[in-house]
Amino acid sequence: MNIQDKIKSISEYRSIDDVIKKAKESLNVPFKVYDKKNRLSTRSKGNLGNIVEEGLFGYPLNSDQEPDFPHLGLELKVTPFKYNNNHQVTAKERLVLTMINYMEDYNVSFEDSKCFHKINKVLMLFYNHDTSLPKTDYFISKIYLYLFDYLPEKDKLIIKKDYETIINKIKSGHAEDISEADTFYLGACTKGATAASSYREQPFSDIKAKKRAFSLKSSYMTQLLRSDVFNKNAITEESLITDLKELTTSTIGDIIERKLNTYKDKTLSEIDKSLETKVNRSSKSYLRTYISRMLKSSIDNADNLEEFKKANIKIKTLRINRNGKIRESMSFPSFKFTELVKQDWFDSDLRNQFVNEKYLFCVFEEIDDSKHEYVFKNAFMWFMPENILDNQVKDVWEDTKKKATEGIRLTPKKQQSGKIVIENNLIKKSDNMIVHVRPHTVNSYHRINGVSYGKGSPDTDGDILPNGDIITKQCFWINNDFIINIININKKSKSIKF
DNA sequence: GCATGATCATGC
DNA sequence: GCATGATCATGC
Repeated sequence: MNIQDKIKSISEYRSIDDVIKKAKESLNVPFKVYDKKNRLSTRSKGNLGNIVEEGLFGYPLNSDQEPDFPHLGLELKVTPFKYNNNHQVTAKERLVLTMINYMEDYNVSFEDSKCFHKINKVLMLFYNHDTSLPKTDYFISKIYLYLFDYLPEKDKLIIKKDYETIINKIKSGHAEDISEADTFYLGACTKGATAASSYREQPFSDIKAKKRAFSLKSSYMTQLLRSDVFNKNAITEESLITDLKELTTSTIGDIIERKLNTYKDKTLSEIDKSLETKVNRSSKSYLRTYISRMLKSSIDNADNLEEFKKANIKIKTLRINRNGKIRESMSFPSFKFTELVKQDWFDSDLRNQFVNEKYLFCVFEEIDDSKHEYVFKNAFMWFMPENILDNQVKDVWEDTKKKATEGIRLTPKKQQSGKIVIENNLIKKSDNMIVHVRPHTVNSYHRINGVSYGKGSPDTDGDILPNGDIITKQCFWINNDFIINIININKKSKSIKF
């Protein structure tokens, strides 16, 4: 099809309604019906979108930075959702908008940018990525017209600010430091992650920067799905930011840090007093409750705040001992070895977790741990830098995968008390590799060569290994001495600033 | 009922 | 005093 034919085929659609009408024909129809060029037999990504463009709408593939229907200013996106373990609808991935052109984009305002033209009006066609079905039987089940003009004012400001954060990195000659987790709703995701060739030049530095694209984060898409697309019981979440003026000059992160740091150097008891509450400190999550109330006095769990969900911000509380060290390393959700061994690093759950999540580190210093009395020192946003992620963290992950595949050594050891603990040969904190692997359950449970150990249960506490043994569920931990470094570096950079 | 953030207890 | 395996308390 030549360009004239393309214009002809697209201009058949005279209005956005025409496009929606056509899109509705695809509801519940398996993709194989539209797969005219047999693309589903290949493994290339994104081909479901291509199939719909060709087979339903009748126009050829393109990777233009123009919207798919230029005369309507309308972009078409075919994108998957899934159901998580709690049976909640969840975006399977970020929504990629368009490539970042480091050499040109830096002097274009958000409103005039390629990015804006792609995000302004988007017809989103959602399909369920249901792994129990063959890909050819997937089908569109939701159609949603995303209009930037009609977004909540706050979301528009946050997205615009995110765009500026990314552009400012280019302007300052540090496009190589752009990270997806640096921004909140609009991200700069990598494209062609594995290839060393996927680097591009930038205007104000000789250092090559990774090829990246503007995208709506998967956490943002998840909230969009839950509150707007499925709209089952229009979730009304509490939100943190009410003063929109702040967002023209500050990021969400700035605002959160500022709010919390008004409590700098206050003891927990003093914070109780100034908030006119009394947090129950016997719970293991009492510091998190403090942070939640410091952010918004009416809430106990800031995880549920709208902005935290959309931006995938995770609160991490840190207690510093009197000797200046952190008592504990930092845990993450447990993983399944049978899943891990099937994955490749670049598509692994662990890598995705660190690329997609950002952390609000909240630092408390001990006064008297026996009374759970601490001083709040500061709070700051942190994310795992991609160069550490793809080197040191990757190494631990690869080691874990290798051992799981070849067989993890599990050794029962009888302690003096008579209790039996099971030693393993996974990466330990003492291996000094930034992260390590350790149990994460309610109780321990092992089954080695058919013999059971521990008071837990195989189903809830155990995780089956490729060789049939069962190990107590494990997770990746960030070493506490790596974290104390981050805290100290943050302290220094802040003190230089002032 | 279980996942998760967080912390405990033992032995070296 | 710390590393490691084990475990607690909460909320969905």
